[in-house]
Amino acid sequence: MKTIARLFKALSDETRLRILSLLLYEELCVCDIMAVLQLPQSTVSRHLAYLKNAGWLDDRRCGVWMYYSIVDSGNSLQKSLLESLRENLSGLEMAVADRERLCGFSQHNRCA
Amino acid sequence: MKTIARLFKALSDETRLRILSLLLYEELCVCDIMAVLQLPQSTVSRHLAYLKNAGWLDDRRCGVWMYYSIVDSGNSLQKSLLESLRENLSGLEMAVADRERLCGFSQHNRCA
DNA sequence: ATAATATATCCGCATATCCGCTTATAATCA
DNA sequence: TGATTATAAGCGGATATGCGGATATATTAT
Repeated sequence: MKTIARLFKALSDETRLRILSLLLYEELCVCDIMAVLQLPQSTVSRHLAYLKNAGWLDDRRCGVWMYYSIVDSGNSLQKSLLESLRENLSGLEMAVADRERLCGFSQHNRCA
Repeated sequence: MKTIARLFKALSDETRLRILSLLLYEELCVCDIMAVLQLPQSTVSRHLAYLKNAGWLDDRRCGVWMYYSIVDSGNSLQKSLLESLRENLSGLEMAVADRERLCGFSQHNRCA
């Protein structure tokens, strides 16, 4: 029960929901997320660490860049919740705005 | 986004998950929940209020008794999450133990 | 009205959580 | 090696959250 509560706790913050909402579609690095969300590096980094420690994200380093993605190997509750998030977050105003901002960046100056 | 975070926050506590797990099956009153979870009245009452304020529960008074149940009229995320909880909580050791304790009470001394 | 029962709310306490700035660490290049 | 870039982690501050005991409120019976 406590581990389930922990999974939900990771989702109970707006910034973290925004991050997860972006990562539903593709792997991203910290600087992309920073740019899109327009948040300080330390804030983004802390939230990414929280999501990773809670079991939602994997990370990999590529040179100076750290890429984060949603775990492949989640349990059935996680899979179920991700499906719920996909269906319910994608239409939200803020999520749409974030994704549009990401598209803008992908055409111009992304880190990789 | 904030309201979604709030829905998840309501689920990010073990006691509240246990309460919700019981209410997945039937409406219960505060004293039933207290007895099953073996928690003080103020603790149970506070958590029920939190779940209600977050949009997960309805309440109705019947004499001195307050009955709580899961909302019928939740949004699609809520419906989706409840489905996930149904599938994933019911087999958990603690949830099973709680339900068994509830069955024991239902055959002997329940408030109603 | 008083007493009893059920429950909501208050209270103080301890801990957790979020924030952004600062510092430490990792990787790369000259 | 030192400098630069990217990112993790530390720090202090403000706020939120969980706890259980005490008190307030609601309902019912006498």
